[in-house]
Amino acid sequence: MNDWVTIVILSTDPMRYPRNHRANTRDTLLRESAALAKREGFAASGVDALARAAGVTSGAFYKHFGGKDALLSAICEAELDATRARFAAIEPGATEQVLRAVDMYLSLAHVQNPAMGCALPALSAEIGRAPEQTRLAFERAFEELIAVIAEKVGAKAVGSALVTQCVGAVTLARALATEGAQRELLQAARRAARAILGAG
Amino acid sequence: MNDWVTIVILSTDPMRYPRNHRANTRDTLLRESAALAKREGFAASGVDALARAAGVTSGAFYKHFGGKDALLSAICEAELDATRARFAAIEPGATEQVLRAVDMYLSLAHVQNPAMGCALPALSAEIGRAPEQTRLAFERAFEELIAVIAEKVGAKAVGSALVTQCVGAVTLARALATEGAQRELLQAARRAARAILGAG
DNA sequence: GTCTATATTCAGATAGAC
DNA sequence: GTCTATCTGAATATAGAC
Repeated sequence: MNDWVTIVILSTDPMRYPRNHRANTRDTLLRESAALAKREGFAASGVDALARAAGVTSGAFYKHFGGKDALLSAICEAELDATRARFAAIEPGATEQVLRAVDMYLSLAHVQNPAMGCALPALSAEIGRAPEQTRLAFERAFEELIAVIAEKVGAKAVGSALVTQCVGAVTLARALATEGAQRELLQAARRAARAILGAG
Repeated sequence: MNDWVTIVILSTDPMRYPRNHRANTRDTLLRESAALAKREGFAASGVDALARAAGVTSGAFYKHFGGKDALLSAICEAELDATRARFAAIEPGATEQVLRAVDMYLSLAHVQNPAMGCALPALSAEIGRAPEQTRLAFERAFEELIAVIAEKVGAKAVGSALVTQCVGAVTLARALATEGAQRELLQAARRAARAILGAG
């Protein structure tokens, strides 16, 4: 029995799962574990729970990711790519379109639905404590996001400041207990976003 | 044996620890567990580790706090009171003093030393997932902090926006891998802080 | 007032059946 | 490719000695 025979046996093994099953499972795992991590926290979510959110077990999880750290790196890339895609359609210099996107970001709906929201307010603090490899993956994806936003607002520093303002406001609003206090904080952030754009 | 007798026995029991030992232990527990939580994350820090940071065991910890949740509430109040105290000395309307404080906050030193830094970038995301009682404690202390800052900058909305900008910038800078990217983000936030103050 | 020891649950990760 | 079962260590919390 040599390697060639082994390869033939593997490639002629009856297909027990549909084509692309592996890729689909990985995508679902990425999407659903990200949603759970954003809602409950990444450290607070066990591998069993992250896998079950995608309808599989931890045994399957470890066939797709090396471990929790590797998952967090993958989540960084996938989530920030998704956030970036939302800004990609805006025309450069279209300030009102940028402000509409900012107002959506700084909404009570976003504050109250972390699972469907941006990864930055939900996961940045944990990413700051993650291994360097994860932070490198984050930095790459973050810089791409900032580059796209910079195109729209004209300057990288303005794009960065807009993002830090938005992320800080959503993060702090979620820590507040009452809707009234949340609304007030978001309102102040919306005004600040306009000041930042105006000073660009 | 009645209650009165019990009270006498307790109050005449030989003192095995110095006066104020209990209060001192509680203060140390609060201070050192907060530092550990800011550095490693609150959820990621076990009760044993939080207690050991203060030089005691988890057995002693539970004589001072009902549990982890109660500790987080206490940390919110103590830490935000400390942050508030740093702004209390600034004179109302002294914009340069405010900007000096903001520049310290938005420094690489602060980004690289979470244990000695502000609790907001380190713990807000986890507070957002904590029980309502903890978020109520947070909201009370946060509103007091904003009130003091509002005095200095003239308007509550300006104070709020300044805080969200600073917290977002430090949180995101910590998630970045390289010092260069961190410096650039902080620099953009410093400029934005001036725009926010100018627009007040 | 604090410690040691422990009960119980749950974490991340792996082996082998199918 | 996924599941079941399991190993090992660590989590929160409590009981009782001193």
